[in-house]
Amino acid sequence: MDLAESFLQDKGFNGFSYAHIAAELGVKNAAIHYHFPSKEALAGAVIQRYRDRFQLWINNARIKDLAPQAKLDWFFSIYTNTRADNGKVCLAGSLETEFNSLPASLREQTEELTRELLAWLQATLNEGREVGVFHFSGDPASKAALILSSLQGALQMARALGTSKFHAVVQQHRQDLLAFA
Amino acid sequence: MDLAESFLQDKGFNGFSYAHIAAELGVKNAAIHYHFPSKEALAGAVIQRYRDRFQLWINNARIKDLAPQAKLDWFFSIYTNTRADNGKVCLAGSLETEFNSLPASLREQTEELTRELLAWLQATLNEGREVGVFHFSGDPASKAALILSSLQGALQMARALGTSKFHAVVQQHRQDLLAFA
DNA sequence: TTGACAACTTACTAACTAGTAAGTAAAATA
DNA sequence: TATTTTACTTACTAGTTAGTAAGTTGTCAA
Repeated sequence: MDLAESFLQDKGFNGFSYAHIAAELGVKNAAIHYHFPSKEALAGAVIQRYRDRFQLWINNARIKDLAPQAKLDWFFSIYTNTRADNGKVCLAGSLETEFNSLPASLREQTEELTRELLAWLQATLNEGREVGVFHFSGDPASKAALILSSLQGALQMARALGTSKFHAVVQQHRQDLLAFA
Repeated sequence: MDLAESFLQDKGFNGFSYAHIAAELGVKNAAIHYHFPSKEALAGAVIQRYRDRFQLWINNARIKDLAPQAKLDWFFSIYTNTRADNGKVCLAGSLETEFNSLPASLREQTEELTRELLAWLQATLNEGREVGVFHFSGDPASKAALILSSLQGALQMARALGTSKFHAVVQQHRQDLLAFA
């Protein structure tokens, strides 16, 4: 599952095969089919684990009790540390690009994952604005969609243009949110 | 090439084959190999045409002489009309997601395309700020990367969550840029 | 009228794809 | 100790992939 997650973020659903995983593990193709009957089931389990992990994090007191600004920094750091610096891409973003060639169950999982990320970000932005640390106009839902879409896009852009572009985007988001009106 | 471009934006480089194009055209696989010796050459030609088209547009007086705000609206409209409403994705974004499994020549083309889009957006943002219609802090290059990455990401997000999300993001960008400081 | 050329088709290959069926060896369980 | 279960391997299938070689047909120019 670790390898499958890595491949998903690296090459996309259509970009890796059972053979790739088997080779890396030093086992045969069929060994993977024993644990996951289909590629759809394998990817489904990976997405589910990813979603569970995120829910676990945001419900943990270490993150739940953080100030809005620190929460946002934590969120950015997920993308910076575990994605951009390894040339990987957000799992949601990777799946969305191939959405039209994905099995139905994976589309649903992708949709739910994206909704969960958006919901948390929206709540955090709203909380920060009410407390007076974040400054932005309009609907928190739209601002959340803007930021998440930008993080997804920036990870992809970083592949072609280098990680400095990604860090510039994150810095710009911080500046936009914290600038006094 | 039209079909290849459409497939690239729809399924990605790894998501379509010569057979898909041949079937749609009512010809055989080999007929495509006659015009484009390899899949790499086909995709390369599509990207080159895409880049040429963009350069033609931005150098045309009808867009060149527009006010910064109208220029930006034109840029947004490319994404809204020809992408989001058809479930398609920005060509640059599609290629970046699969960047790690792309032939070297396509990686270069992808990088150059992204640089060209960014350069124009950066210049337009800078022009608008100097004239006093756009309001943002920091480097125009960072703001341009933020907006372009967000448009790419939002097109992908729209697949999972519907086009309304994409329109909300565009509206939020407009609001962010035009809000008086 | 002949010959060249463009745009194909037919027929193929080697490699890879997800997935299956049957057999095996070791470990856990009764 | 005997039996079941777990985690595989070996050996395979049917379908798809990009790509090739050789032959065919219609068009156009000399």
